[in-house]
Amino acid sequence: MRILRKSFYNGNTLQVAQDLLGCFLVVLPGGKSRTTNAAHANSTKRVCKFKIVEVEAYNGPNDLASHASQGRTERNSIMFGKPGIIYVYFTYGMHYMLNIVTEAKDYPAAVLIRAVEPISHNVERIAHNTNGPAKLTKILGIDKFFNGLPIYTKKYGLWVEGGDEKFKNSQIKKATRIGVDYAGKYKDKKWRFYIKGNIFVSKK
DNA sequence: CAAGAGATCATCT
DNA sequence: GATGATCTCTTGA
Repeated sequence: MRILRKSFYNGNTLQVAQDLLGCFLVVLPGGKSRTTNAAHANSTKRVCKFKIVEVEAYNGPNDLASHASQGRTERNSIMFGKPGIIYVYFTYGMHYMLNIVTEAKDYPAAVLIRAVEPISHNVERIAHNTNGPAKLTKILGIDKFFNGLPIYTKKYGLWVEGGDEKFKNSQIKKATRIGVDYAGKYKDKKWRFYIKGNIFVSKK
């Protein structure tokens, strides 16, 4: 299976978000963070694969739902940087969120990974709580260690591989994003994408 | 079932 | 000082 290169993320955020559906998020046992993750807990020393089944796009400086709409700050500066870089932020006092930066440098955008489906047999029995953005980071052991690191290399123990299938438009459900009621007209943008019928999707 | 509250703290004003 | 790209538990119909 091929690892997705940096160029994959250097494109229209809404398109990249949909192209990520069906791709595989792969994590090495233990990763490089200090948090115990699913692969580490399993102790088989094999990689763990998760199919990406739900994402949200945060697109550009005007998107009122995006951190970037407030201008560049220390936290969101990753979003203004190069594509293919991991953006992890901490929220609600307890949750980490996993994003992948898209588009060229200086255009602030990212894709939030909202739900994944466990694929590797060695994680199916423990990774049954991956249907939500904060739940999956906990299972995968993703924390701020990964913030600012590239996801187009195996070097840091977290990467994305191409999917087995390319989803047709009719297989992708487009819906409004979750938890962004404050975002004015941007709250109605259907920038959440998920695989129709997949039971790991966080909200139907 | 649906709705509401509490947890808990980094980040921004 | 206020709030959140969430989750889990409790309450009540």
